[in-house]
Amino acid sequence: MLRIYNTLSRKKEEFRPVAPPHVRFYNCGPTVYDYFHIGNARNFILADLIRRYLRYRGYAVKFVQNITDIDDKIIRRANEEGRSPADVAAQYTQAFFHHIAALGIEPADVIPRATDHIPQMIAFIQRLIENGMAYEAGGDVFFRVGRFEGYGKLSRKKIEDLREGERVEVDPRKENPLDFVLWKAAKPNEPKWDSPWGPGRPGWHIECSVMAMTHLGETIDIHSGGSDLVFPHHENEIAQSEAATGKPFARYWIHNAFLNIGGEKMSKSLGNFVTIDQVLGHYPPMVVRYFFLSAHYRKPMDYGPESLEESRRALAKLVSGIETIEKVLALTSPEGENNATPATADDATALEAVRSRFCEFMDDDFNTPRALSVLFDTMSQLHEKRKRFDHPKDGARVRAYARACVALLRELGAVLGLDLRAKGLGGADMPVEPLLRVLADTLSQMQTSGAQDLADFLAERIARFGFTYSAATGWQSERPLPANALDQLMDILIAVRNRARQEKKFAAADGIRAALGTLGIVLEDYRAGTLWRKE
RNA sequence: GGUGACGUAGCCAAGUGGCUAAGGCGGAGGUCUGCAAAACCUCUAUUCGGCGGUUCGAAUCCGCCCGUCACCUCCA
Repeated sequence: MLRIYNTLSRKKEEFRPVAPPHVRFYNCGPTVYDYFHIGNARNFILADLIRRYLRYRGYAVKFVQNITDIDDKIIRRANEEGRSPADVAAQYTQAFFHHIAALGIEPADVIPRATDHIPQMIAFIQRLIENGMAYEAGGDVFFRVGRFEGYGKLSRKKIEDLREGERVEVDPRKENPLDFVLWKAAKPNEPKWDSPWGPGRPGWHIECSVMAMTHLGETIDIHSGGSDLVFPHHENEIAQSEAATGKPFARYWIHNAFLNIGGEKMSKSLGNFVTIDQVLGHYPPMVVRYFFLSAHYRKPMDYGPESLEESRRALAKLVSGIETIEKVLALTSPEGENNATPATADDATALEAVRSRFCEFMDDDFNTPRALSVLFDTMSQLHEKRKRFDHPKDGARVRAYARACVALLRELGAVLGLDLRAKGLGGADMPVEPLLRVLADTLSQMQTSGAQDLADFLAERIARFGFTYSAATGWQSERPLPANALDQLMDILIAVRNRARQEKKFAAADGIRAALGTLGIVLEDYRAGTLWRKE
């Protein structure tokens, strides 16, 4: 049973959607006036995670994430840059899609834009005016907070406390300082839409209520966002929505904690932010994702290069661990064997235990740190079993179990949005030329050091590859380098090195490894064969 | 001023009343190896910011104190 911490009750509650298996899920999306920063990414990644996990648990999720494409900041930016607000919004909307795709975040099922919902918003505001919950004043329309009984129930604020803390200048047209704007009269040179109260544009809070209801109905199951939205944004959404419909607006409110930097909240207004663009310039997207998964979403975390670096190493353990297991599996399996079904009841039980532990932790308010610990434990078990892949009696069983385990690890990784298949850790493609040089050096080395049989062996392999080499003429060939030249050249080097090892010519063997080492290539010798990887 | 969150090993981070305080990074030693690498094994918090209290029993509940942060204003 999935339990979710609900900001409304400040408790973990059993998750019961209105109409299972359907889940209606709304997330406050970006205001598109700039690139989002790494702190904002926490919200988007959390929403993506919730969606993936609900889906994994068999729910049919309809996920809506809005784009706020009209607002003060967009207008300000447009004015500063001498272009239209629509132009600014279009640019950063596109950037948003680009960046979430880079982070492996799936686009929402519905991505409504505020400017496409103006008529619905006007109708909604009218409804509030009609039932006395809102009033017009000089072209603006305000929500009458005093008339809504539950005001403050989400943020646990008392109206009296709020008045004391008032720090903004109060608009004299407001009946109550807490009243918030639903419709803003247009100032000169601002984008505007016609309305019963004159030309203007919607207030921020009304957008989300209307878009959520338009696409998900009057009561939605989950509404999520950053914890700074609890007040006033989500409080106001609840007020206006429930005042209009008389029904609960959202059943579960999920809020993520912030990403701090230097101990302080990362924010646009403080100017201490790092854009997603900058981060992705330094770290692979999966590392960024792992970084967020490594802490619980309701706990503040601190951004820093050291943390990202640590995430990179931890994730590499999973990714390269799986890679190693698979390669050793390939080395030790008879031709054509690819059975990935546990062969014994015990194996099947062990495998299911992994999945159920993972789910148990995710069920507990999306406890990703514990979910990750399951992956690491499983990885360790696999490495242990690796030693028995070539066991004469038991090998086939162990290999089948290992294949099933690898598949499961990938499956669970995908639930977290981690792609454990891709190298994805920044290991850039390598040019072939340096490798050719190593090959050439190795050949001359062997010739001059009198290891003629090794030199002949190497030359023969090079010839079979379709090339010849001599110090005088360099590389010669009838044909261009094939696409998999890198792998083929590595095979040749590994073959000659292993021959050297067999003949106990360790100096030659170690020379090859050292030369490859300068290219960042590491060799690993297993009983069944030699693997290489690029660091 | 009001409200809320957090403080667990060298670092990151789970755990919120009861088996030996997850997992990761880093570090030390060992096994395997011709040497390596990878991996595995062992060790790295007798104790959870401090002080009291409740309880048979507390990192976990309560009180006070110290420290850090956030919300009350646009903000993920």
